[in-house]
Amino acid sequence: MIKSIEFIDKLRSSGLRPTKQRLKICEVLFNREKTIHFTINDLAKSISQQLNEKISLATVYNTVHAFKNKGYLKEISINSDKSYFDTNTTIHHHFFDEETNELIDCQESDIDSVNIKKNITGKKVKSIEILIKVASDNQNQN
Amino acid sequence: MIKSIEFIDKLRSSGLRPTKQRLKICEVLFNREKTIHFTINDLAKSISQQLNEKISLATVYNTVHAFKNKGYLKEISINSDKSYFDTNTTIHHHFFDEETNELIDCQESDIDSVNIKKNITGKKVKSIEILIKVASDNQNQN
DNA sequence: ATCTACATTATAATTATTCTAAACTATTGA
DNA sequence: TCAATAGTTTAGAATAATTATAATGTAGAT
Repeated sequence: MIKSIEFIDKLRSSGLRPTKQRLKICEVLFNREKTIHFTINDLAKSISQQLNEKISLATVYNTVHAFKNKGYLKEISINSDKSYFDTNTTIHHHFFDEETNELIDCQESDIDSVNIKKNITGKKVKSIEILIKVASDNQNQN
Repeated sequence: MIKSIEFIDKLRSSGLRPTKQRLKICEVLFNREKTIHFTINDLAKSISQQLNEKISLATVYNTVHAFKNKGYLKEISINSDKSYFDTNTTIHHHFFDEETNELIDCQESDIDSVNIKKNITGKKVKSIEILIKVASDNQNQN
């Protein structure tokens, strides 16, 4: 159980004002045992259910993007009609179950190594994201 | 220069009727030296410019999805407001330049190997996609 | 306590994509 | 050859995700 005061400090230290809405979103996202994957819509639903209170959708978008920019959230690259976010900001990868649309963490240690021999001139690698799509044997290749 | 007859055969052999629209889209997509990355919008624009003719946007969507299902196109996983497709259907990966939004191929041979030690019970790996985000040194991490 | 810059909000606007139902056309086989 | 039919195309409506707007509210500084 993380105390609200800790979230206040966290926000303040990164230059974000600890507003009521941002603190509520912190509680929903970070006050839990395990990290989660979510969409904006999932989050908005959680807020109204768990906290029995409504935060404007625009605020949810703003806050999620602010948290992402501060490094408190990672956006996951899967092509979809909507964006997925992850409260696990460590380096890791994902399995994507094509049948259930479920995202499952794949720790870096579960992968042997990724060594990129080639690079783009004048550019620096900012992140390496691996998406492993899985399905039952009988499923068609994507 | 691939002849139209070849596209007709290709489509027919995969159970797609070689309609006027599909053949035009084949020309734009496959009648070129190098493979390309594109969005539906890019493609629609190319059609109206290169062929000076308009194909209904719904048809462009239908056709791209049909081609993807038949394995003539790959969809690329980058989270974005829109979907990206690739006429290069070999196993390969991508650099994504965060500054220019440009996608650049990264051949499998440019990467040392990806060996996944863990897997999801009852599921089979359908594809492994690696996205390497790059930017100038001074750019913020995503 | 007051000011000001930053936040929140409801709502409108925008954009990507899918749906619909009518018109059209490639293929089949009589 | 030609009609039947099953698959296609189409414009436009519908849906869904996201962003913009502009008015109101509020945290933090003076």
